[in-house]
Amino acid sequence: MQKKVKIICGATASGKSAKALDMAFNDNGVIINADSQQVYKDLPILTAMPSVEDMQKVPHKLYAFIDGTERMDVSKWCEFAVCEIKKAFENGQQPYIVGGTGFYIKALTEGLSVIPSVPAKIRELVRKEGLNAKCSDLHNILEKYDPDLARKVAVNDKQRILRGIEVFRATGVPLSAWQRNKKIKPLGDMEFDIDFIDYPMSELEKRIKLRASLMFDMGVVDEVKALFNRGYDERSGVFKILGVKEIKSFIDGEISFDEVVAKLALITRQYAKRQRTFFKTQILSIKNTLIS
RNA sequence: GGCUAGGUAGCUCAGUCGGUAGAGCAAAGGACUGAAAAUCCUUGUGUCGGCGGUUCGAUUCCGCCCCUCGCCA
Repeated sequence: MQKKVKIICGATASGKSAKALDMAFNDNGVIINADSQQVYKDLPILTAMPSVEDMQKVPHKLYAFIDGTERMDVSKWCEFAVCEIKKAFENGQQPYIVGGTGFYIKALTEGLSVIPSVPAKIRELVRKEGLNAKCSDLHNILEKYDPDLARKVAVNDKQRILRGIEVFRATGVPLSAWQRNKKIKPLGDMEFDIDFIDYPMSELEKRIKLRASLMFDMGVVDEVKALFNRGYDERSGVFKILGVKEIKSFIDGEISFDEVVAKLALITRQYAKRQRTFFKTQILSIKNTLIS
């Protein structure tokens, strides 16, 4: 029988994990995380990680395995994921990629162009330069380095502008030229079976609200407090996890309890909407859309 | 009951020296090649509280009424 990687994706709070657990349990499966934030150790409640019991029922990989001070990115994640997928097949198990980071899933299934990694030093310098610079000035710099990219990237999209600048500084070649290279699929001709779990936004909103208040019952506030007590650099990846900022301002007494709960649900809902757009418009090979 | 300040977009409010109105947030849609739970783009008709009056024309000025906040009783 032809080997296939099964993928279960969907917006946050769509019940991916439960669905995957169910399928993998009956299928000698291994669940491999495709969520860019659940890879970090520090915030299991806030990132809605699967419970300890669930993780005992079926093997779970790539969850909570890197420190908050380290940084994940698509290509690193692809390497880890490929490694876990191969291991699973070697052990006669069925890999299930499960998560809400569409970009990771797109990269795994459709590939990325080969682009040399930018040395940390150059990245630091460029980001520092970008900190206080005006977007329009940065865009002008990009225009000189990489006119093709500058045309595509919005003047205010500082993050993408800086990416273009750092790649040119590091390699001497425009990012758009690297991107024109053929995309390399990390798993070659491997076939994928992608299930996209979708809900109407109104239904998703209900689930998100419920989950937000559940998180507070489970003690997210203490979890976030502990994170700040750890003395991480605030530029670390974990600080951009949804809700960290909001819960911090609750801890500092700037907003009330009801306000944080509502705020967390709100920003999660906005995130879910972005995810749905990505899955529906960017992931070309979705086989099944499961409206639950 | 009296006085005061208000009633304008789903919310908070700006504004119109009289020519039917616009910001922020929310919402909807979209983009996405190593930060992706990130980053960015597009989209604004609403009895301008109600009824009258003045006026060519009122959301704007005037009168009455209703409602809300605050103060005084």
